Amino acid sequence: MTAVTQPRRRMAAADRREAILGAALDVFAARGFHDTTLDAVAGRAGISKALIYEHFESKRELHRALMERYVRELLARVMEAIGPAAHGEPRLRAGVGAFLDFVEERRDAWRFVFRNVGDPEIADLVARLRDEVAAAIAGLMAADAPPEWSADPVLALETEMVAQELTGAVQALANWWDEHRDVPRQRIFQSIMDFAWIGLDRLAQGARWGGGTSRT
Amino acid sequence: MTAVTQPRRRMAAADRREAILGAALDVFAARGFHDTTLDAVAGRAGISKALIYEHFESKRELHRALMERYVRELLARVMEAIGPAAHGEPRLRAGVGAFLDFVEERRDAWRFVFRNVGDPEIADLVARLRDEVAAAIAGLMAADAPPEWSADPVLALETEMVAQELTGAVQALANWWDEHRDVPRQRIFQSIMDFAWIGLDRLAQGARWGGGTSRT
DNA sequence: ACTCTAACTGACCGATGAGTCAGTTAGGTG
DNA sequence: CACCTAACTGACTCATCGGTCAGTTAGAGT
Repeated sequence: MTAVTQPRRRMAAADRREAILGAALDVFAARGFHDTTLDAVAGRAGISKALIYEHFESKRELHRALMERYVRELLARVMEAIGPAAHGEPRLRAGVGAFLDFVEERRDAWRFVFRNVGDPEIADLVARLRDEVAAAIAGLMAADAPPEWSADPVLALETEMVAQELTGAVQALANWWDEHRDVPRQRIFQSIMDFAWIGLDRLAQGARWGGGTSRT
Repeated sequence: MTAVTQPRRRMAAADRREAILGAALDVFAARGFHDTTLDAVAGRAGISKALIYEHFESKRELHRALMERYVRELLARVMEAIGPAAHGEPRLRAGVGAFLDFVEERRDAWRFVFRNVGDPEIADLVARLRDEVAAAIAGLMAADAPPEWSADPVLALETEMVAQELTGAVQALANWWDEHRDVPRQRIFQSIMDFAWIGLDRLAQGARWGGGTSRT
C-alpha cells in the first residue's frame, strides 16, 4: 500500500478531493472503518494527513461522504433499471441485474459498503439503504398482488419480511461472489432468480407451504 | 450500565470467569467490539479491569472466547435438531426452528455475533460459522437430491450458492425480527418456510424459472 | 520577475484505552 | 487464631491516532 501518484504535486482542490476519496475507498474497503488510520489514507494518496483536513471535517465525514456516494449510486442504478421495466418478473430481473452490475464493476465500493456494518453510526446509513431497497421490492410485489393487499396490515408485514429475506439472500450471494470471482455473472443471476422468484411468484398467488391456509 | 452484583466479593475463579463473560456479552452486544472498553466491561461486572487479565490474555481473547462459545452453541443446536429429523422439508423445518429458538432465547448472544461483522479478524470467525451452516444445508440438499448430484461439480457449486442465499435470507429476517419483537415466532417461521422451501423444493426437482432448462 | 494565494507539510498535542505491577485483603486450612 | 494463597485493586505506563497549527512553497496571474 504505497502512494499511487508521485510526479505531480499541487492539484486543484476538486481533483485533490477526488484523489483523497479514492485513496480512502481503497483503505476503508480493505481494513474497515476502525482499522484505517488517516495516516494510511494520506500515505496511499501520497500526501500529508493535514491535507485531508483541508477537504474533510473529520474521519467520520470522509467516511460518510464515500458511503453517501455509493449508496446513492447503487440505489439510483437499481431504481433506474426497475422503473421502465414491466411489472413482475422482468422487473425483478432488471433490479437484480442492475445490482449485480454494480457489484461487478465496483467491487471495492461494494466491499466498502458492506465491510462496515456493525458500527452504530454507519449501520444507520446501511439500514436506510436496505429499507429503501426493501420498500422498492415491496412496491414491486404490491403492484403484482391484488389491490386489497395494500390495505391489509398483516399482508403488508408479510411483504416487508419477504423483502428482508430477498435482500438478505441477494446480499449474501453477492458477498460469496466476491470471494469466487471466477464464477460467471450469469450463474449468479440465474441462481438468484431460481431461488427468489419461484418463492415470490407462488407467494404472490397466495400459495403457502404446509397447511396451505393463509393466516389472517 | 452499572454493576450487576455488589454484595459478594471474592468469587471462585471459574465463577468469576463466567461473570466476566456475562458482562462482556452485554457490553459487546450493545456497543460492538471497537466501542467497548475493558473498563466498561469491568464496571459492568463490578470489578477492576486488572482482574479481567487474570482470566483472559487480551481483549481479543475475551471476545474470541464469547464468539467461540456462541458459534459452537448455535451450531450444536441446529445440528442436533437436524440430525434425527427425516430428510427434506421436516429437516429444514427442524433446522430453522432450532435457529429461531436460539435467536429468541439468546437475543444478546445473537446480537453479539452479528454486531461485529466488519472487523477482519472477527469476520473470519463469522464466515466460518456461515460456511459450516451452508455446508450442513448443502448436505441436507444433497441427501434429497439424486445421487449423481454429489459428483457433478457444477451442481455442487449450485448447491453452495443456494445455501448462501438461504442463510443470508434467514439471517436477514432474524435481524429484522430483533427489531420487531412483537411479531410472533410463528409468523417468522412461516415466512421463512414459504420463501425458502418452495424455492428449494422446486430447485431440487430441477425446475428452473424462465427457459425451464437445466444448465450443465 | 514579482507577488500573492491556496495547496501543502512536519512536528506537535491531547485523549483514549489496552495492558501492567506492586501491592492489599478475603477467607479457606491446619 | 494465625497463616498463606489466590482473588482482587488503584494507580500507573505506553502506544496509537484523530486532530491542529505555524509555517513553507508551487505556480497562476500580472
